Amino acid sequence: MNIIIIDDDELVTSALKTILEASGTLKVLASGTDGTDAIKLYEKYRPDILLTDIQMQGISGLEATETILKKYPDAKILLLTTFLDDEYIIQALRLGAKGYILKHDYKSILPALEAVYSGQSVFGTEIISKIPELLNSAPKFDYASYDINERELKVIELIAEGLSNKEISAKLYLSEGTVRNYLSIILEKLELHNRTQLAIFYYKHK
Amino acid sequence: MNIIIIDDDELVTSALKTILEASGTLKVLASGTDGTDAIKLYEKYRPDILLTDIQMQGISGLEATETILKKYPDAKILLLTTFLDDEYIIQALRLGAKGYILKHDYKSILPALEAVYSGQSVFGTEIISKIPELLNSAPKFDYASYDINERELKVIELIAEGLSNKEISAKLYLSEGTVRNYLSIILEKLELHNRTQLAIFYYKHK
DNA sequence: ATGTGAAGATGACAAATGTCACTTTATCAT
DNA sequence: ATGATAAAGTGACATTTGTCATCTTCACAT
Repeated sequence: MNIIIIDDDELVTSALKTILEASGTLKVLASGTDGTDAIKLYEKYRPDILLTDIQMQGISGLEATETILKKYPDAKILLLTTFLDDEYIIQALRLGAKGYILKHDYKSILPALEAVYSGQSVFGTEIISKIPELLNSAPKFDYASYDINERELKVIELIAEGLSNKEISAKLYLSEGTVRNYLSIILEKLELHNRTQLAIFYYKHK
Repeated sequence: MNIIIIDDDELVTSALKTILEASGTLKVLASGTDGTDAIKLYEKYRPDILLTDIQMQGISGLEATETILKKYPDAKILLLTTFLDDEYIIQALRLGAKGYILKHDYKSILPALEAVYSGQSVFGTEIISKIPELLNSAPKFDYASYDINERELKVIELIAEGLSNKEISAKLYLSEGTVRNYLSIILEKLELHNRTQLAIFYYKHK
């Protein structure tokens, strides 16, 4: 198995090279320190797997991934990261990266490479367990932090079901005027301008 | 690494046992043919990994997974399947299974086991690439089938961005009245009653 | 050339929506 | 008992929204 390693920090690339090659089952064809290297080296060597950091100066690992996959859809790219970033995970999945693992998890990297080499996709378990919530509930909105109280939240939910003020007032045993007042306050707090925008906001942050 | 294999078909379990043990890196502690076996054997042997089929007589692999994970949250369970079933994938992810791979993909199973053993989650690549659409799986709406034309669709999109009729008319170089007429027609075709419901509809079917 | 139909515009109207300044009511801590 | 506070209501008002019936244009098929 031939791979290429890309990481901002040359200490990391050389350490990984040593550790991984010690197994005797793989060869590090080359290594680089940013997204530009990743693309250039991938095209030059066409490795079985590209092992790359995400956060780097200039072109990021994700951008490089996108560029490479556009040209070589079968490319196997395994992303390394030092921390969990929700945005990146989803993007990586969408782009078609074959894996996403924590770089400090040394003992996992080789098995991950083997699995990817054999055609699987590998993700840190913490990451997989987050996928459902990440995709369903995109960056979930914290209404409390905008001083939206219980009652107001209920109004928001009903508006997001498409109910009119009259219907909402009936359901909540309030007068229609009160519901209007609530809505007015909600819109101000959320810096929106009408109920439709509120419903949209609700679904986008659900 | 100690594992247990569960599959409806004893030919499969014995074949897998032979193949996997040939590697010399793992031991098959026991094997069974249904979900009940899975639970019983897991509790008895507490293997590093439970490798189990999904579709089986009686208790399915998924049900067994749920039961086992409830009692042993750290259990590492790798699901085997002969075909891709959307429902199962999502359920497996939600339950917290550590992987989901095709059982006929012999050469992938050992690397997958190694990766799971080292703490990763492994999924067939075809499966990962399906996750986003599966989770967003609101059957996409075919506006054309409701006689919504190009122009009307554009209006729908702008309403779904929260614009007022006036803003829409400016953007589309139409008079405000015309936009109102379009909206009126759209609502009738879609059997909705106001723009907010339309925006909601749009996002629910997006 | 003619008329048929689609796209767009108008104007009138009722209803719903959103904003604001106040008032009422109930609760609760002092 | 008395303020303070929060929840709910009122009424007035300007806008926006949605519906409808009725034009005007304009392309284009016959």
